[in-house]
Amino acid sequence: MEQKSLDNVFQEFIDGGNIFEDKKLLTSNYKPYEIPHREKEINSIASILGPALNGERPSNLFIYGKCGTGKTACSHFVSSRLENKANENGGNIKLVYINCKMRKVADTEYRLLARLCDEFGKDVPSTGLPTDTLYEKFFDAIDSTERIIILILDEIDTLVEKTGDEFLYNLIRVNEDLEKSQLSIVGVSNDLSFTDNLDPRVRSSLSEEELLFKPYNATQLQDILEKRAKKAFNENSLNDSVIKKCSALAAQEHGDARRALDLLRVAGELAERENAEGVNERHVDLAESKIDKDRIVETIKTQPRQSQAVLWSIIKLSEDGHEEIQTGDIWDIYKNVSENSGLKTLTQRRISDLISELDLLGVINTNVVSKGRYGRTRIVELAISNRISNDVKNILENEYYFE
DNA sequence: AGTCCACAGGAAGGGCAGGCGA
DNA sequence: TCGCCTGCCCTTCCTGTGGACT
Repeated sequence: MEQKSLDNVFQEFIDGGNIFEDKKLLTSNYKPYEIPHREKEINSIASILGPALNGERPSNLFIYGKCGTGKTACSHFVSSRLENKANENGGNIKLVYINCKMRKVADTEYRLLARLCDEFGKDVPSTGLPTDTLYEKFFDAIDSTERIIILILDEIDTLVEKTGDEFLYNLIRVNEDLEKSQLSIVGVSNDLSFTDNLDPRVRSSLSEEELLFKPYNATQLQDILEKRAKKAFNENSLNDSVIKKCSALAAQEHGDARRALDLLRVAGELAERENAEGVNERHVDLAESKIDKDRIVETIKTQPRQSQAVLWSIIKLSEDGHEEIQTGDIWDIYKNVSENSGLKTLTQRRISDLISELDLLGVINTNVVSKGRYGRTRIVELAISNRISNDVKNILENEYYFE
C-alpha cells in the first residue's frame, strides 16, 4: 500500500468518514431516549419505585438477567426520570448508582462503603478505618435530611461472591436505625441463581420485588439495531444484511444487545478505516474476531505479572503440543519463567489459586479429574483460539519480557 | 479391600502498605 | 510516635478425594 502522507490521514478525520453520521449512538455509555421491547419491564420498575414520589419507601427490588438484556439501561432510564419528576414536584429523592464490579472502586465491603460515604459528601480515606466506623459515617450522612434514598447496586453478584452477603444484611437493616430518611436497594445481577446462596433473611428482604429480564431474540435485536443505525450511520453506507448478521450473531450468544451494538460499531469502524464505500458482512466477521481479541488482550494486560507468568506457561505447554496440561506441568514451567524474568517464585498452592482466577476470567477452562493411581489434578486447556493465544504470547514476550 | 498418588482447596496467619486518632 | 485498623498477597499446614493399582 502506498504510504499516505500524515496530512492526508488527518484530513480524512477532519472531513469525517463517509460511514458514520453519529457514532456515539452505538457506544455503551449512550443513554437512549427509548428502550425498545422493554416497555413492560420499565413500567414494572417505575411502579415499584413510584411510591418514593409520595415520600414512601419503595420495596427493595432485585433485577436479574443475562448481560446485555437491558437491566442497567432500564434502571438508569427509570431512575433518571424518577429524579426529574421528584425535582419538579419538590419531592426529596436521592438516587445512587454503583457498579460493584469496578475494580479498586467498589469491589470490597470497605470500598463500597467508602464510595457510598463519598456519594453523600463524607470524605473517608481509601483504607485505614474500621468497617463499623464507616457504617456509622454512612448512617450519619444519609440520615442528615429527610429523604428517600434509592441505592442501585449493579453487578451485585460479583461483590457478594467475593466478600459474602454480610454488607447486604447491614444495608437492609439500616432502615431500623434511620430516623429521617429511608433506604431502598435495587440489586442488579447477571447471575440467575445468585439469590440461591444468600442468607435467607437477606434473600427475602432484597427480593421484596423481583424482575427477570429475558434475552432479546434475533428479531428484537434487529429492531433495536435498525432504530439506532438509522441515526448512527450515513444513508446508504449500511447494507441490510449487516444488521441481520449482527443480530443473528448476538442472538446466538444469548440475546446480548450490547454485543450486537458493539459488532455494528466495530464493523463500521473497520469499514471506515479501509475507506470502504459502506459496511458489509465481511466487516462484521472481522469485527467479531477483533472484539474477542481486544477483550482478551485487555483482560490479560491488566493482570498482575504473576498471573501473566502462569498464563504464559499454559500457552507454552499448549503450543508444544502437550496433551492434558495439569497443575504440576504448569508449576514446572512457571518455576523457570519466574526465575528467568526476575519474579519471585510463588508456592504451588498460590499458583493453584492463580489458575482458578484465570479460569474465572474465561481465558482458560479447567476441570478437576482423578487419574486414579496417578492422583487427582486439574486439567487445563486454553479457552481462546490459537490465533489469539499466539497474539497474547507475543504481547507477553515483547511487552512483559517472559521467556 | 486397602493403598496411595497428586493434587484440590479450606483455614489460619504473616507481612506489607496505607491510614486513623491519641 | 504508637497502637490499631484495613485490604491484599502470600505461605504454611492441613484434610479430603476418585479411582488405578496391588
